[in-house]
Amino acid sequence: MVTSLDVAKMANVSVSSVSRTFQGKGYISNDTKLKVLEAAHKLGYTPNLLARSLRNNRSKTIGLIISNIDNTFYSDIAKYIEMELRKLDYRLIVTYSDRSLEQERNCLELLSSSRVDGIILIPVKPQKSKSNLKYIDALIRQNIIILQAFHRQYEALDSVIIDDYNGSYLATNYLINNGHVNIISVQGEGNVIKLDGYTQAFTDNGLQVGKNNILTIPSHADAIDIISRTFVENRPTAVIANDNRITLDVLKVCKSLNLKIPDQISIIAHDDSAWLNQMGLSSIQKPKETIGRAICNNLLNRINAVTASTDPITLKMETSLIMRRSIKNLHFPKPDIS
Amino acid sequence: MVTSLDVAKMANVSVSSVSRTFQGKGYISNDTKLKVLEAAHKLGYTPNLLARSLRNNRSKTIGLIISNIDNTFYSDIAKYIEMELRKLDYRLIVTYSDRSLEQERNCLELLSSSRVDGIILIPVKPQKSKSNLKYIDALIRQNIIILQAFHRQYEALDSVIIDDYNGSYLATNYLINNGHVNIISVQGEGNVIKLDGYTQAFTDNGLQVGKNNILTIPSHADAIDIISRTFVENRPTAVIANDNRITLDVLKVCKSLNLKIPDQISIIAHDDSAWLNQMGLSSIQKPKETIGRAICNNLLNRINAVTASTDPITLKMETSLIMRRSIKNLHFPKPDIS
DNA sequence: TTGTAAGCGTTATCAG
DNA sequence: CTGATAACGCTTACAA
Repeated sequence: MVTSLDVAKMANVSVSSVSRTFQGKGYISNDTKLKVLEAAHKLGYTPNLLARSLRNNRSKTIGLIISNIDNTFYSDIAKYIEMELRKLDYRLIVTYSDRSLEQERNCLELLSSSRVDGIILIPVKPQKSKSNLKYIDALIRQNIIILQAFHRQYEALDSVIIDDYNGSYLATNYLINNGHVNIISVQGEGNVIKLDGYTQAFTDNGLQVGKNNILTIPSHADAIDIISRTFVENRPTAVIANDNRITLDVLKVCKSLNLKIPDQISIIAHDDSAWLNQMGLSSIQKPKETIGRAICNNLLNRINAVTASTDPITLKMETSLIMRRSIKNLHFPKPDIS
Repeated sequence: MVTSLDVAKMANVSVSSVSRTFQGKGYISNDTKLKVLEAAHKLGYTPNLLARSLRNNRSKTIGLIISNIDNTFYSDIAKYIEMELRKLDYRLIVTYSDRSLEQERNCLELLSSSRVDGIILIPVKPQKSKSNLKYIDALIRQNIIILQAFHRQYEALDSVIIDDYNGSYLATNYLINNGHVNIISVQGEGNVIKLDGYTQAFTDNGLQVGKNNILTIPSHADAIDIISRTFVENRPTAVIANDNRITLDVLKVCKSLNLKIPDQISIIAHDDSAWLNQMGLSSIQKPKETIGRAICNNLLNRINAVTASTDPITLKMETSLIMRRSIKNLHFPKPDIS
C-alpha cells in the first residue's frame, strides 16, 4: 500500500504538501505540486478515502435503502442517484430492506456504522403501527441526514415525493373526458393520495364515483381473484392500475376474462416502462432523472448546511400522462386507433 | 460522536475491553462484557467502521460495477448480491458504467480509493480493441480482488458466467422438436456463445441453419428495420430473441407485421421477467439468487484466501427453459394451447 | 510557501 | 483476563 509518506519521500517534500496537492486546498507552489504529482503517478498512489474520512469526520458516502426491488422504478432511480452523486464526488452504498421493517432497521444500522453522511430512505410501510422511528431519531442525533423518498412516513424528514394526486387526477380526468364514468381504481394498501386525485376528478366533473369502484388490494390477498370478481360485477369501461404489480394483475384478469383493450376496457397504468410502451399501454410517467437529481441535491444541501430551513422540506415531483392506444373514446363509436 | 473511549470510561474499563466485546475476539470475562454492553447501549455507541477499516486494512466493502441498467436482470442480481453480502457482514458500493469504458474506469478509480476489498465487475464490451486492462492490473497489484460477471473480458480474473451455450441449445432444440426449421436467432454484437448453442442444435438434429437466419444487430443500428426486413424476406416460423431489448424489438416487429404469436410465429426470449410471464412468452431463465450467491462466495473465498487455486476460476451457471404459450407445435395442426 | 506533529477511532501487541 | 500504547493514512493548526 503506497501512502502519502511514500510519495512525499520520493518527491522530497513533506506529507502536508502531498495532502495539499491532492485536495487543492491551502497554499502550494506549482513547482512542488508538479513534483508530487509526478511521484504519485510513478508510485500509483491514490489517497486513502478511509483515512481521509476518519480524519475529516466526513465519509463522502451516501446510503440508499430500497424497499422493493420488484418495482423497476426504484432500480432506475438508484442509477440516476449514483451517477449524480459521483459527479459530486460522493459514493453510494446500496441496501435492500425488501419490504421488511426489520431488514430496514438492519440497513439503517449498517449505514450508521459505515458513517455515511446521509441516507436516502425509501421507507417500508409500517406494519401494525410499528415503525423505525426510534432508530431514525437515533441516526439524526448521530448527525446523519436522512431524506425519505416516495413515501412520507416520518414527519421530521425532508421528503421528495411524486405528485400522485395530480397524476391520478390527470388520468381520471382524461378518462372522463373520453366518456368513461364507470372507472375502477385498483391500488395496494395505503395509497390514499392517488385515490384523492381520482375522487376529485369525479367531483370536478360533477360525477359520482361508482359504487365499489375503489378497489384496494390487501397485502397478501389474491389480487387476481378480487379484480376478476369486481370486473364481472361492475363491468367497468376503464381501469386505473396504481402500481406496477397491479398493472400485471389487471392485464392477467383482462386476458382471462377475454376483455379486449381498448375495445372492451381502457387502461391507464402508473409507472411507465419499456414493456408498457411495447404493449401500447397509456401511463402516468415520472421524470426519473429529475427525481434522482432532486433527491441528491436536497440531501447534499442539508449535509453541507446550505439549506437554511430548519423545518422539513417536501419536494413534490410532477408526473405526466403518456397516451398510447389503451384508451377508447366512448364519444365516438370507433376509437381513432385500433 | 460517541467513541469506544466514552464507553470505556462509563463502564470503568479500558478501550481494549470495549474493542474486545464488540468483535468477539480475545479473552474477555462475561462480567466486563456485560458492563461494556450496557454502557454502549446507554450511549448509543456503534463501532466506527471507518476507523476499524483503516486499522485492519480491510474495509469489508465490495464494489459492484453495473454496465447496463436497462437490463433489469442486473438490478435483480444486485439485490441478491447485496443481501448475501450483508449476511456475511460486508457492505456494497454500487456504481454504473453505463456501457462506457471511460465511465467504467471512473468507477474502478472510485472503488479503488474507497479501498474496497473486492470488485464485482460486469464488464463493458471493449470498443475498438480498447479496454481497461491496465487499470484492472493496477487494482490487482493494489491487492483488490476482482471478479467479472456475465462476460469474460479479462483473462486473469475469476468469472461467473451464464451457460448461454446450453440455454440457446435447449431453446433451439425445443423449437426443432416442435417441427421448426426456419428459426431466426437475433442478438446484439459479440454473442458468439449463444450462437454456438443455436448452431450446434441444428447439426445435432442433422439440419442446416437457414441462410441469413443469424441476425446480429450492430450497436447503433435500427434494430426494428433490420428485423422487419429479415422477417419479410425469410418468413421464419420461430425466433430466439437473445436479450431483453431485442425481445422488445422483436415484439414490436411482430405487431407491426401483424404476425400472431404463436400462430404465425413462435418466440423464445432470453431473461425471464414478470412481463414475459404476463405476455405468455416462453423464455430461458437464469437462477438469479444462485448466481448472486455464487458471485459473493467466490469473491469472498478469494479475499479470505480460502481459494487455493492461483489460476483464474470460471463458474458456469445453468439456465432452464420456461415453457409458456408462445410456441406452436408444427407437428400438430392445432397448437394445444392456442 | 513549507514542514512538524497532534489527532481522527480503532485494533494488536505486549506487559501485567 | 485486562490495560497501556503504538500504529493505520490522512488533514490541519501552528511554527518556521
